[in-house]
Amino acid sequence: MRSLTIKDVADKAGVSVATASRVLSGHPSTSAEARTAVTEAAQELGFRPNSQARSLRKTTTETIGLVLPDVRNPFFADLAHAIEQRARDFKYLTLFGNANESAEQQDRYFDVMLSQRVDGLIAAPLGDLDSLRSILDSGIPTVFVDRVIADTAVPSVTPDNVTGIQEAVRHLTAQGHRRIGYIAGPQSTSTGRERLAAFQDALADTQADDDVDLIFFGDFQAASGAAGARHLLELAQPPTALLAADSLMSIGAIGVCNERGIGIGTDLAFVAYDDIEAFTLLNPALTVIAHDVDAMGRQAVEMLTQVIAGETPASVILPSRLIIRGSTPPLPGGTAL
Amino acid sequence: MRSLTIKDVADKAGVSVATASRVLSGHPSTSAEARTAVTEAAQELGFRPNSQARSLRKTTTETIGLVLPDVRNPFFADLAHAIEQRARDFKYLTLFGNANESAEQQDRYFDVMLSQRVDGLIAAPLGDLDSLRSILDSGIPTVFVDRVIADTAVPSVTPDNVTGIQEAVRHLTAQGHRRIGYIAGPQSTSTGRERLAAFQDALADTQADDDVDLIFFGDFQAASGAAGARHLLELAQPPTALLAADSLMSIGAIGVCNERGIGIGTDLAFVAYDDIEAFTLLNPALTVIAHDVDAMGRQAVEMLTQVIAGETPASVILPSRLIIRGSTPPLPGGTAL
DNA sequence: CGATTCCATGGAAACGATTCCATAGCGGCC
DNA sequence: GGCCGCTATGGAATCGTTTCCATGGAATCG
Repeated sequence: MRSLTIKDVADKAGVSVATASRVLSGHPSTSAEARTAVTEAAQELGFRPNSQARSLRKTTTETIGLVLPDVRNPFFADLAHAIEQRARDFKYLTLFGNANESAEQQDRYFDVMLSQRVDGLIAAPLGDLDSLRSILDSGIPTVFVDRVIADTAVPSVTPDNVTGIQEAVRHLTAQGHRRIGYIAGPQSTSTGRERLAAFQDALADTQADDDVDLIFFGDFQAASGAAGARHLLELAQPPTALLAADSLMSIGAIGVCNERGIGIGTDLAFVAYDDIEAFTLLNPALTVIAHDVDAMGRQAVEMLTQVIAGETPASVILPSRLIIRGSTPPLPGGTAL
Repeated sequence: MRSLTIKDVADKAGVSVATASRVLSGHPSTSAEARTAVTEAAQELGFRPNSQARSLRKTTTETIGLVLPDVRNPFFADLAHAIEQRARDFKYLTLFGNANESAEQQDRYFDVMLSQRVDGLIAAPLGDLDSLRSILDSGIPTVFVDRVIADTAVPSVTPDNVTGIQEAVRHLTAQGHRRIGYIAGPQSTSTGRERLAAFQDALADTQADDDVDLIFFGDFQAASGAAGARHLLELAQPPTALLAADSLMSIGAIGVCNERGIGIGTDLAFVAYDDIEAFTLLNPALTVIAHDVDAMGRQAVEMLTQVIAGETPASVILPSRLIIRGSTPPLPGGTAL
């Protein structure tokens, strides 16, 4: 079964290949007759241009690559959705690769996407500068989203990892908490590092305990949140409030509390990072640090189009803020500061 | 900046383009010297073959397309992940398109993927036979997953939409429930239709009320689950148990219960379809109809490789079963059948 | 030792589109 | 009426790779 080419269309329409191509790609220099003949022939044959051939000749593919660490993390699912929708506005198709929080899989996706000659790349990178060297050297237009890599000139759009945490710590101490447990993200990511630093800085301004035991290092996945909750709740002096650096770890941690009959908002105050839809399952509702995922996705796409156009947009930091709900009531018996 | 081609590599290595190509694509007829010279040159220049040109010449792209209705639905996120991982084993890169529950966007993705000449396609289709005509006519190897379209010969892997629902209805009536509300999926999808039919059939075997008012039609998204819960709870004779046809609608419905102070498992029994990680947020834990998403994804990829190889694998239905947890205790004051 | 096979190699065709270039036709203008 | 410019068109080059085919040399065999 030889595949259908533009030559078949041209033959059927009784014009040359060049004319057929012009009609199909909307070139102005075409007669009305040629237009109708070619369009009809293409329609009738069910012709679909081979985009390999097309983008070999033009040097653009009208696709952008998107490499994120984990589809199953609702934050990234929302982000992927936002990016995809905005990219559509610019006629880009988004090829989505899921790195599965593995530097190796990430690099393989980068490699394949460079081979596919995507017009640009949006990534929430993991790993260090060295492993990303080949991307940066390739000169492909790139924007980082959510996470960044130190010492690169790549424009990025990231959440404010400080304000929300600061507000959360202030809020918790104002509610009377002195022992606040923190389930941190992996320190190999900028978000993991910045949020932890913000937590520690914020703590230093309060009278709350600054105890290394209260910090548990997770990996942004649910299982590590569960492990963190177990560890923290079994301390000799367990925390009265918990703060987790992303939504999946929060889910894991809260799952453990449910198993143990520890009531969120009654026996233990809880603040989660990211305001995802699933949190509406909770009663009382969860106090969260929220940021605008849609805006982040849109911004990233817009910046990428600028990079593709040869400009060098400035990096953007999007605000995050604390939304106080029922999971952080005043600590019974605690004293406000 | 002219891009780096295999000719540059060949020149640097002092061999012909043909030899360079053979070395790089692992053709056996190459001398040891040629191999080292070419490999070194390629390495040194940072050469990345243009896969447009490659797949123009070969007729294979080593990519498969995946079109799913909604990334933000955890079930599909898990499914996408499973498919992607299994596809990797077969050296396929998965290009993922999110149709956003819109037939128009779905068709656009199909179109682009056919243009990109993906080697095969996995889809959870929406719409009817007509809108999919062009895919089926194109002859591209295709497998349907989760959902099917009536009257097509496309092999599919779907969940058993009957057993789990049957068990759920029996369980609920055994717990004393007579009024069971059902939040159905869209009737434009096979899963929506089959699950509703299963629910109605199961109900007919019991003494429970078979009241059309107890059925609400949603669209598999959270907002419609919320609308369904509102509608059902405001009936003159509200249900004492609720069954929702997917996880997102369950999240929406439970959110409404939380707002209204209706306790899941205490004031209202609840059964959800799909056992997703976020449900661990709930206390008491949710009774769910579970099926093996990983198996579904793996199976779909394996079937697709068979279709690509020219075989015609039989469609597969994967089992689903009820997992009874705390959200469906015996109805206080109700009488078991 | 000559004939045959085998292997590594290079030149060139091929994949299917776009686009450069040359040309023909036609209307307008001096 | 001749020239200019504009538009629509077709032929051919082009994009970067793989692969067919021909070739020459080495190895094998009778």
